[in-house]
Amino acid sequence: MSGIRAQQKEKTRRLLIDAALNQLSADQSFSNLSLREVAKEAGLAATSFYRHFNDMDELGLTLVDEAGLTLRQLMRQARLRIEKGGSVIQISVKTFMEFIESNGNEFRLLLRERSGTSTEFRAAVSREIRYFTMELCDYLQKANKLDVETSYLQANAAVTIVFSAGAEALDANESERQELADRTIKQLRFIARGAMDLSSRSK
Amino acid sequence: MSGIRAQQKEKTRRLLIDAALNQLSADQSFSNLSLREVAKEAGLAATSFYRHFNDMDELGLTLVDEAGLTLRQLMRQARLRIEKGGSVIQISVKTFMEFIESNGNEFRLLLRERSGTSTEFRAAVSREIRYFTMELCDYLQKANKLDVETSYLQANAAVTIVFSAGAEALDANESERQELADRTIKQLRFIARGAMDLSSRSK
DNA sequence: TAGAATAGTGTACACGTGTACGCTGAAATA
DNA sequence: TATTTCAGCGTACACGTGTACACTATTCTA
Repeated sequence: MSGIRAQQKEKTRRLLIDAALNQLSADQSFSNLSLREVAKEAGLAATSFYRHFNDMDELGLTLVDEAGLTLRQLMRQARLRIEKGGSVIQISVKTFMEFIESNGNEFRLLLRERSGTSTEFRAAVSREIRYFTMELCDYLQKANKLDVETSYLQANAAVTIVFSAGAEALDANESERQELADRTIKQLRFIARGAMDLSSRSK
Repeated sequence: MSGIRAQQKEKTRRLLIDAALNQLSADQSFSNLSLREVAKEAGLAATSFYRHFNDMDELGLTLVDEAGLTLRQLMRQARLRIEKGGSVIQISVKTFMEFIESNGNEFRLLLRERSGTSTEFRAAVSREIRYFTMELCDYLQKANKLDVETSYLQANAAVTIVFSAGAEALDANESERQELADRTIKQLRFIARGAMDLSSRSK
């Protein structure tokens, strides 16, 4: 039951997904993409699009899912690097910045649709960010032996800071990015220190 | 030289600006607005739009400027409240949340265009945020006697956290907003504490 | 092997868009 | 007062959009 047909279908589905991803850029957001253009870039007739997605939104939500997945895989990578020794914060920020550099369009998608026009998109993005935050929260809880609330607050703040830095990085050149990374690292240290202090204080 | 004509022109210009602002919502971003619809809402023929703006972008940039202005006026208000006594952080967050509640559409505009499709818009928004950050930076520097770098890092991080909380507040109900405000206050305390600590440490 | 299912095609349509153009009436100017 | 200026109007156009529909060719199924 391999299914020559199903196989081919999956293949052109990917073509559509990749076409959409390729058309995203600093100057073009997902909502500006037209079904026709995406189909064209994928080498399909416009109407063939419907054999794979009900509408552009369905494609878009798929993209959001994939971007979130990429993000989580990335952080697993970062954890591996950390185990080999090195500053947790430094390595995390560096890894994230590398993600921005090589997956700019995926990140742009998350960034834009987070405050976009569709409730469904906003929900999807904030779900992905929540996953991301939760994983960090678990890590902090174990590594620093903090209570749940404090480590959640820290994780949430850290993710916010890092995402914001990522957004700035998109428009920045090499040296600006370096400076940005340094700033971000310091700010994450503020948060970590504050969390430690104010948590032990409440005991 | 009052100019009946100039006066009338200014009046319908305002009509256009307000019409655009009114059409912004959770479901409609500025880039989705059409010149025709805005003119219609203002009670004008579509082509009359051009008597006031060269294109929709020009109107949009005007809106961004006004939103930034509102934001800064807001913080002056907050400072007055603070002088009457009370926690700096608490009052600032509360004031900001009130802004979100009564100027949701202006805030949405800033939020969306910050990562939007137009370089000019992105620049305009980040300029407004920079002003906002700088004012906070000055304040922190004087109030806490910190060095420039540390107070800038703190201001920058604080603004990021508060904006992010504001974005979440847009989709939240009353009780969620309260919880959100509490979280934000704690996170700002983390940052403040961390900044104090790590600044004195380096002396 | 005959018939059903279906991925992909091309045509056609109604719709909303920005904007060029010429016109009108009232305000400004000389 | 005679002339110029100009905010606002309506028409008209070309363009890109989503998608309904009928058709073809190939794979799947019984």
